[in-house]
Amino acid sequence: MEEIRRFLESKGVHPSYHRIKIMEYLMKNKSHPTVETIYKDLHKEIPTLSKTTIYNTLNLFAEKGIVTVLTIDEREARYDLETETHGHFKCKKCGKVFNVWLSEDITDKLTTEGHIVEEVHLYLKGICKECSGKKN
Amino acid sequence: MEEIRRFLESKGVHPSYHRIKIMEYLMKNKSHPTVETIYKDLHKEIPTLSKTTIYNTLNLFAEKGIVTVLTIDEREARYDLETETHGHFKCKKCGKVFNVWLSEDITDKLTTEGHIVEEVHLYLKGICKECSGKKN
DNA sequence: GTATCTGCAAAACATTTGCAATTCT
DNA sequence: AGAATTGCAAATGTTTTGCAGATAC
Repeated sequence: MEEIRRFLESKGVHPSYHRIKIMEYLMKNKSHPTVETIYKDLHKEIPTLSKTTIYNTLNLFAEKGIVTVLTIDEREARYDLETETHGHFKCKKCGKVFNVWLSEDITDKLTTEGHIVEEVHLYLKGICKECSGKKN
Repeated sequence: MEEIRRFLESKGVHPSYHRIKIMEYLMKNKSHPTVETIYKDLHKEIPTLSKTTIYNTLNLFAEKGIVTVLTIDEREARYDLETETHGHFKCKKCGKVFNVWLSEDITDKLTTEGHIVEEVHLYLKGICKECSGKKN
C-alpha cells in the first residue's frame, strides 16, 4: 500500500485511495482486465467506486505511461501493466487474453520508412489451448 | 467488374451491385478506410447506398476472409485487403495508417504455448515522417 | 414467388463530458 | 477556503438489430 503510494507519486500521480486500489488490482490481476471487470470486482470491496472514476484513473495511468491500453478486443479496451516487450493472444472462442513472448526483438527488423515508432503492439488471434481441446 | 464478380463468387459471396462496388473501392483505396470514409466517397457515386449495407458487406467480407479488420484505431474499425503478412503504423498526430513491412517472418519466433494462431496483427504507433518534420 | 439484399430507425454498448457534490490539505 | 477528486446523468459515436420494402433469380 505504502509502496504503491510511493510508486504513483514517482510517476506524477497523486495517490488517492481509489487510485491506489485500482493500481493494486492491476498488480494482482495480470489478466488484462476491462473496465467492466475491474468495476465488478472492486465494487464489491468498495461500493462507492464508480465506473467514471475507473475510466478517469486508467486514462490518467495511460497518459503517465503506467499502463498500456490494448485494443486486441474490438469492443472494449483492456489494460496491461507489463512493460517488457511482449505480444497478446486472444482466443476467439472464450475471449481470454494470454501473454505471448518473442524469442528475439523485432523492432530492428521493421521497415518504418522514417516514422518515429513509440509503441509496438503484437496481437494474435485464434483458438486457445484449452478451447481447441474441447469437442465444441 | 466481371473479374470482381467472379472473385466474390469464388469466395462464396453473392455478387450484388453494392458488394461489387464496395469491393472495387477497397481494391482502389488501399489506405485502410473506415466505414465513414467508404460511405462518404461511395455515397457520391451511389446515392442509394446506406451505411448499414456497408457494415453488412464488410462483416460478410471479414467472415469469408476477404478483408482483415484492423483495430489499430481505438474508435473505429479499418479494413484491409492485403493478405501478405505486414504491419500497420498509425500516426498519433494526423491519424493516417501506413503499411510496415517485416524483413523476416516472425510467426516461428513466437512462443504461443499450444494456442492455434489464425491471425497476426502488428500495430505500431508514433509520429509519421511528415508530421515529425513539421514545426508543430 | 420465394430467397436474399437493402435501408431506415431504434437499440445497444463503450466511453466521454458537464457539472455539482465531496474530499483533502 | 481552495484545489483536486469523484460520481451521476446525459451526450457522443460506432456498430448492431428488427423489420418492412425492394430486388433478383
